[in-house]
Amino acid sequence: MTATARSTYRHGDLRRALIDAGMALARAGGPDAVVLREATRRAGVVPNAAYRHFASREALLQAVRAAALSALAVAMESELDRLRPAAVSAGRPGTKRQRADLARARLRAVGTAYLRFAQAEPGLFRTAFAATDAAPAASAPDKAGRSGLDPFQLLGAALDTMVAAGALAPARRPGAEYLAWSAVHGLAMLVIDGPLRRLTRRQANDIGQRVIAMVEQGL
Amino acid sequence: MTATARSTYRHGDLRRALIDAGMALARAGGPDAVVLREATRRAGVVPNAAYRHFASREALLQAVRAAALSALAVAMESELDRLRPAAVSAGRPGTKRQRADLARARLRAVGTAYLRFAQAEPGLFRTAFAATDAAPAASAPDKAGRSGLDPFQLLGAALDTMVAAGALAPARRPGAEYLAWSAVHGLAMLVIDGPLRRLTRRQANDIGQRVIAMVEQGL
DNA sequence: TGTACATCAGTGAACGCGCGTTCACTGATGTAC
DNA sequence: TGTACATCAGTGAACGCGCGTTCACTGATGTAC
Repeated sequence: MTATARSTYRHGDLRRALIDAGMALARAGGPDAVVLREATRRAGVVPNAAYRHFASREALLQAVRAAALSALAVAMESELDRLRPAAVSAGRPGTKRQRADLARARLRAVGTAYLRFAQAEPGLFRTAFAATDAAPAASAPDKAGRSGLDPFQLLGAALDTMVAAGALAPARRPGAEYLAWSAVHGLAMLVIDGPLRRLTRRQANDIGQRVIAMVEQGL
Repeated sequence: MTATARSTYRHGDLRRALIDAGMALARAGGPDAVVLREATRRAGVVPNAAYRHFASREALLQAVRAAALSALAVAMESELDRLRPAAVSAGRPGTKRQRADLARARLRAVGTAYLRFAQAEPGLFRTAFAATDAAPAASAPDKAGRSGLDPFQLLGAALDTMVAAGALAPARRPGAEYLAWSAVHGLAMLVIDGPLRRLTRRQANDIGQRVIAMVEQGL
């Protein structure tokens, strides 16, 4: 919702509009840019109207964070979907080798989507993973993508598939998401804020693939 | 410098006092907590006095960031120093195998110190690696430890030692710091802000060692 | 189908806050003679 | 060694800003009769 004049007295879906405005702010400037007054301004509403829908600025920020995580989950799912056709054309069950290769490809797709999202939407990425005073809030549908899984769960599912396909020893499975996530998350941070900021998209992709290879190798 | 009354009209070393106050603020609350007015308050000085030493709040923050990086470098050097006695008692030049093991131990020490610092001083850690609008500023002595190397250079030196000791193929050396740094930096982030926040120090150490092992394995 | 009324989403005005920064100043220090 | 003076570190007062949040309100909507 932009600040174009409303025709009705009631807004319609102010909660949604505030989250959308918050997303736009986060996209442009990260979590600190999610300012309650500016969000209401963009929704074409008086500042305190936000309090009908959020208890505080912090509550709005949490909702925006969840939306950012959900956007990341959707990006991962899209990358995974690009694998489907190849899997289908390879024949239904596939050989053991084919299944293992596909499982590995799924893990790479998750990592690649994560890195691409961080680089394409650094503001949303930083918002999604900003330090929070709020409770951990476990898993919730508003963080998830179309599949109902949030980013962390999508990674876990990819690792489970690898175990099922014999591409990862079951003994190595526990905690493996933390190893994989660490590597990819760290690179994302270095690329968007850190010493790797000046890399071109191509260079960042190359090193991203190397990090993912390291994870596959070292897991 | 605390807010205890000065005896002299001149402060003595206000620049230093402001950086120290800024470090205390960063330690407690990360980069956003480095507030110019509060730093001057703690230095026992009127707010605008800061402008004799820093062009702006941003300039103060940069100085604090450099000090935080320097503290990290010192922590790494201390961890490396703990390796020296073992190296010496093993005999001067050592066998090829011994040198390779020591080189690997140096890399682990760098990673371990990094993770420990992040967990012990999350505010300083977040300040050291916060997004900055300022120029990259390459390398500068105020980011460095006793050895004159900053954290990134210490990591590079450890990797160089591994190559020299035959513990890392020269072909794998270029860009290796980014792979190693990514993994460890990502875990640090997950542990201080992210989903691994609730881990005990022991659990975090364990997973830290697994990440470091993954790096050694996958490099 | 028509009317009275309760609900509650959004209004309007205001608050106190702490921030970064600018201005013209004062007075301790150290140097030139 | 003694004095005049330039320097410049810190003072005092003030500014405008945008923020989050609270208050008492108004008026559109949808429901009960």
